[in-house]
Formats: sequence, C-alpha cells, structure tokens
Amino acid sequence: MSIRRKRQRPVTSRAIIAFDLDCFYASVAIRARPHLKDKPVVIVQKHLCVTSNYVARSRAKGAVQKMTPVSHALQKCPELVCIDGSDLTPFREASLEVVTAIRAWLADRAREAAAMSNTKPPFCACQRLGFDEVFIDVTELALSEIENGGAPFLFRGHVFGRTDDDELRRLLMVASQLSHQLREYLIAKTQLTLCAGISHSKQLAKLAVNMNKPNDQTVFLPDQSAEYLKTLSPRALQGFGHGTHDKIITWTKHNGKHEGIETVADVLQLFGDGQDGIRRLGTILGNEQHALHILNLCRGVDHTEVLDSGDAPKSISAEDSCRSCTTMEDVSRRLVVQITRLVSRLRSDGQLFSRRPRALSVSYRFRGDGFVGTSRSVPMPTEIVSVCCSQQNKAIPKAIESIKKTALSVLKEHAGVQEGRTFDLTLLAVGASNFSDSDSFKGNGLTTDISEFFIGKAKRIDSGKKKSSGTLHHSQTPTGVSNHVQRTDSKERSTPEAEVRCPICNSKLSGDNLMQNNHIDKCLKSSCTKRDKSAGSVKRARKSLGTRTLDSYFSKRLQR
DNA sequence: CTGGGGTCCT
DNA sequence: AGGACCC
Repeated sequence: MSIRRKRQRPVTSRAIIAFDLDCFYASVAIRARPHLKDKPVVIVQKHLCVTSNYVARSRAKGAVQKMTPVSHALQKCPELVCIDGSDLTPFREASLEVVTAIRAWLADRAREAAAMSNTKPPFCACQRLGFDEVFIDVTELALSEIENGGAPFLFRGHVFGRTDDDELRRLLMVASQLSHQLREYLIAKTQLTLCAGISHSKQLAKLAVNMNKPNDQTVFLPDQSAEYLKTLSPRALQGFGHGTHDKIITWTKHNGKHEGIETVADVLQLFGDGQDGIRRLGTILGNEQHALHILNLCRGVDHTEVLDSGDAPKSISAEDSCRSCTTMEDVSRRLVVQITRLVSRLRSDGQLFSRRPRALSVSYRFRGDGFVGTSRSVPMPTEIVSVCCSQQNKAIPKAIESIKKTALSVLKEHAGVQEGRTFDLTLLAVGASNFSDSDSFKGNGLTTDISEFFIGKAKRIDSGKKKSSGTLHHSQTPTGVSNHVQRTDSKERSTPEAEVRCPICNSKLSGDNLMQNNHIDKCLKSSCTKRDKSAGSVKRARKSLGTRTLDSYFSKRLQR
C-alpha cells in the first residue's frame, strides 16, 4: 500500500492555509449553467435547500440558509431556481479538479524555490475536508522562499489580531502572499471563488477563513487568540461537536449548574483548572485524550497536523434516504439504483487508481431509529474485479446483480428485511472500502507515493493522445488525463463483441468501450435524477404557494 | 421534514 | 460495528 500521509516535522511555528470554496455546490452548478449567474439559485436534496448562491441569500434576506426546507425558501423567494443536487458527481469532480490544481500549483512553486536554493522541493501537505475545504501546510515552502530572498514584507488581504513574534509574522506574510497568488490562479483556472484563512494552526486558519466572505482572505495573528476564543460558542471549535456539547450540558444539569455553556469561557471555567479538569471532562466524555484536545482548543492551542489526504478516497458509498420503504419490491428497486451508482463510481476509481474494493458495506435505518443506522460489512463479490481492474463493461450487470444478491441477503439475515415481514426503512446505503491494488500495480518498485505513479502514467498516456471521455471533463492535470487507460491485457479486446446491455435502460450497447462508457454514464445520470423525490418536493412546494408554472430552468435541469 | 457524502478512533 | 467528528 502506498503512503498516503506525509508527516510534517514537529515545528514550533507553522504556516497553515485553510481554503473554503464559496457556496460550493451553487457555484459549481451555476458554472455549468452560465445563464443562471444572476438568478437566485438553491441546490436541493430531497425537500431541503443545502446551499444557495449569494443572489438567493440577499433576495431572501438571510432566510435561505443551509438546510432550510424548500417550501420555506420558496415562501421567502418565489422566483428561486431550484437545482437538484442529490447526485454529488459534479461536485465531487469539481472538488477533485480544485485540489488537483492546488497540488499542481504548489509543486510548481516548490520546484522554483528548489531551483533557486539548489535543494529538494519543499512538500506542502494538502488535506481535504468535505468537498469544499482544503488545509495546506505551506511552512516549508514559505521558509524556502524567505531564505531565497525577494519575498515581499507585506500581508495580502485582511489581517486580524497581532503578534510580537517577528519570525511568525514574516512566515505568515509570505503565506498570505502564497495564498493570494494561489487563489488568483484557482479562480482563473476553475472559475470558482474561494476564501482563505492563514495562521499558525489549523484551528485559527479555519476561524480566519470565515472572517471576510466571500472571495477574500484573512490572516489571523495569534497573540491574543485566547481572549478572542473565549467569546465564541464552543461549537465554533472544530472538534467540539454536538455530542461533546450534549454530554457537557447533561452533566451540568445533572450537577445543578444550570449556567450552561454559551461560550468557550464557560467551558474553561468548568474544566480549565489543570489536570483535575481534564480528568473530570475525560470522565464525562468517556475519553481523556479527547478532553485534553478540547481544552487545548479552548485555549487556542492546536498542534493538529495537516495530513495529506492523498488522491484516492478510502471509501466510496452511495445512499438514499426515503420517508418510507415497506416492501421488498421497493427495497430492491432502491438498492439497484444505489448499487448501480456505486459500481459506476468503482469503475472510474479502478481506472484512476488501479485498485478494487474488498469489502462491501450495507447500511440501513428503520423508521423510529432516529439518526443512527446500522451497517454490516461483508466481502465484496468478486465480480467487481473485472469491472474495476479489467474495465470490462459487459461485466457490469453481473457485478450489479451479484452485489444486489449479497446486499439483500445481508438485509435479510441481519435486519430481518424479507418477504412476509413488516418493516419500514428510511435509509439504504451501499459502500465499498478496504481497497487493494490490482496486480499490475504490484512489484513494480513504485511503492512510495501514488501521485508520482500517476504523473508518470499520465505522461505515457498523454503521448498516446487518447481523448478523455470519462467523468473528469474539467481536469487537464495528470490525474485527469489518466482517466482512460488502455489495457492490453483486457479480455474485451481479444474476444468478439458479445451482446452488452446497459444496466440501466437495458438497451443493447454497440461501439467500443469508450462509447459504452458514455452511454452508461448518461443513462445512469438520467435514471437517478428522474426518480429523485426532490422534483416532487419542489413541485408540491410551488403548488402550495399558488404558483402555477414550474420554473422552466428547473424542469429542464431535472431531465439531465 | 436531517442530504449525501466523507474521516478517524475505540 | 458503532460512534465521534467534518462538510
């Protein structure tokens, strides 16, 4: 297995950038539909608006926030353009496009710095958080540019706080220059805007990123960060989730301290008295390490490293939530949709990363279970191998069938979901994990870093000048170019074309692998959006408002 | 009316 | 396998 994380040296002073793409889903959707640029747009999943653009936010006067019901949003802003976002593929691709561009820019910049100082290029770890945030540790690159001289003695963008540490100030000045230039590059290259926060820890960088929005950046100089933090809600600290919040609240109520914990200062007052406080909080949380981490965060202390995410995800899953699913027919139908989406993504993943999953997880939730579901892991049916490693599209229906059979037996044996039993499911999900490299990847001496492997592979493929038709349309980077790998060992090339049917529409597929890929991709997309419930949700919401016509944009969009 | 994803730790 | 966290 390749190394997917690089440890930074234990430095006393670091320069960390937090990037956050502005209203990411909305921006990606509008980029693909330029005519919507000046319209109020929301991205809809089921009955919820998950993101909106700034036009919608100002038009609805702040009433269209994250996770507002579509009906509520339409009351505030009837002209809202709703775009279905239940298929994350375009957002996942755009996210990969951005992080790939970031890596490429940093590598270029590192090479330049290395050339000047005649040293090896400084490495910048990049860590993704969700699809729209990236942490970058630019310490080594910034230090290298300072040593080389010529880096301006000047901050770029907003500056918050102060510091007496001259070296840190210098480091963050250079980091703010890097951040600004990298942002300009990303905006020009991807047409997506983003904010940046720059500081000496992940925590403060992340707090800084939200200080000037959108499309701007802020340096957080940390000398008085502790005082600033005390005024915030503890929930603003990354790592202080609602579980932690609830446990502390429960404890305070149980112990007659009804003050609550409105601010970080409140938390420190309860547990900030040294070892004893750590132990008490550790008992409440059931984890002393976590307690220590939380209390450090409250004081502005965060030594968390930026861990490089690597290129390949560790798990891939497809899920579907529904209000009610009570028959085997319904289970089967929903399962097949999600499995088809999963297999399609595994096919692309196999092309990109020469690997296949060994574990299949099946997750489900019954009505009344609240938010927690159950998941079971079983060996991935071996039929997936020819889909991922040999890229045999005619093997797709068999793989889907086999995974469906396995998933149904898991549901039957572990959840009692079977014919003749009554049940009501509100969530069905299938996932793939525990990836193993395919044989062609082994024993070739390239065991260090997967990105190096792809850069080399991409060059070889690029010289063949095969046009990319995969799902990474925007990417012009090595990773994107390598999307379609010609495999001489594929049996599909040597055997005469057997009948291949589209697993979605069941029509006969002609043409080569490439054309089949295109058809399946297109068919998959339309099948998944057509049966999506958000269309009905928006229709109902509009109807209840008395608006007769569905926005023409919206109806068009849902067909795609 | 809580999406559709991900990560890591225990 | 579940539970915490993140978006």
